Amino acid sequence: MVNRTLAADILGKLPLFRHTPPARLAEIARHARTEHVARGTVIARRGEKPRGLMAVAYGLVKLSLKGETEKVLRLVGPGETFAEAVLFLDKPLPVDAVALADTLLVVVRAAPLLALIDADRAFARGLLASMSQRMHELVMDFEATTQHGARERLAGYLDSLAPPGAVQASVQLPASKTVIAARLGVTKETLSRLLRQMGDEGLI
Amino acid sequence: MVNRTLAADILGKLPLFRHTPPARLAEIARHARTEHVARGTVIARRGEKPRGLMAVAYGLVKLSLKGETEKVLRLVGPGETFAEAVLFLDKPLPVDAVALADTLLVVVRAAPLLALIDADRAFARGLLASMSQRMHELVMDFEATTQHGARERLAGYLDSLAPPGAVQASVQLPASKTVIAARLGVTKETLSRLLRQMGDEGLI
DNA sequence: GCCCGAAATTGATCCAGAGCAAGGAAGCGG
DNA sequence: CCGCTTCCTTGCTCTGGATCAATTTCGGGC
Repeated sequence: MVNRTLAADILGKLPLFRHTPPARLAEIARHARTEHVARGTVIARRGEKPRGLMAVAYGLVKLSLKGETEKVLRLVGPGETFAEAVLFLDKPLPVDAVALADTLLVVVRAAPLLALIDADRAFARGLLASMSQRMHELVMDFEATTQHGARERLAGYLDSLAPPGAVQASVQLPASKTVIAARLGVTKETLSRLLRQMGDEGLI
Repeated sequence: MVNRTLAADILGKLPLFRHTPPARLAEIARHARTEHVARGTVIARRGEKPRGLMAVAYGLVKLSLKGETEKVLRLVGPGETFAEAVLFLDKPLPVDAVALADTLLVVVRAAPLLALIDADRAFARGLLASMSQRMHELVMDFEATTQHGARERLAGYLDSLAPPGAVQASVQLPASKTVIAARLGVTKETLSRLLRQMGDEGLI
């Protein structure tokens, strides 16, 4: 089962499973499935029931709320996971998930993870920590959206990308400007204008 | 130790500890403290380090982000808890907490809870579930804020208060209109206008 | 190198909701 | 019953960012 050992391999590299003994990891991997999705593919739609914990091996996944204007909640890159929260809830997914690049996913069913929580205290703590972290980020994002104007949000976002301590750096945006705009909760037009005007002011 | 048995009593009634055996509960209560706070008291300020898991026995606590305009993230009533997420993170509180009424709090230090996670799998699951739930609510709230206009948010909020299935009901707001307004992410003026205009249209 | 569709820029207009200001209740201690 | 404070209402103005509408630039296939 190449798939299975691959899955175990990938999962083993995630922070979440960093300290999980190989035997248990193999057990988890038995209930996991790798899934290759091309750029642009819809991975899951809001309202569907979750298929399991999703881990990104490589590629990039966009989690977003779609109304008349789209709001990107999170961009999930290699080594990160999503849909943890919904695993323990009997609720449909609250967001849409789309691959922004060719992506390899590992999908782990809920049941064995619940068992692992009971069996491995380090895992339980790790999961709790990771959800806490996610929650914290969400609150910070909420704050940015409700308290600061578009200019400040962009500024904050930009230096969250820059390496810490650097006075001046050149950063690579993780996605198209349209997506970044939705991430920041503005339209692409506004983002474009802001970037230009910050450029004109020599701040960038 | 009246305080201790009181704390154990209160904690025992929380969904989180519903299935925790009395012996463990007593142990937790040894590390807990009840705290009486008067209406208007600041319980914790953004940026402080958390003192522990907070449970509300009676009263009402407002969790909010303060900028030039305040955004209320959550109103915590009797039987509910807050600050769980921040327990497992080495980060300062992201929100302010203020008592909106005379309130009795139970404050539980982090250490014994971490121990309890290891010792009691039901507790670990319960905590995970409750954090997932919290997360879900936050995402829904985020959606309301970013996707819908003020009118729709108010409508949604109102019938989240009404008992399910009722076609017409009279509800009691859990706090002053000013606070509700901040909860909905609008100013009190806007809330006032909306209520009036919904009244004029005979929808309320 | 050339073409085509997708992404980005730029300009002009519009609007929901914030901010400001000036009254009205409504509760409450004396 | 009065005066004080706190909360709520209502009218007016102002503005950040959305929306609509053209262009312009870019990237990849042939």
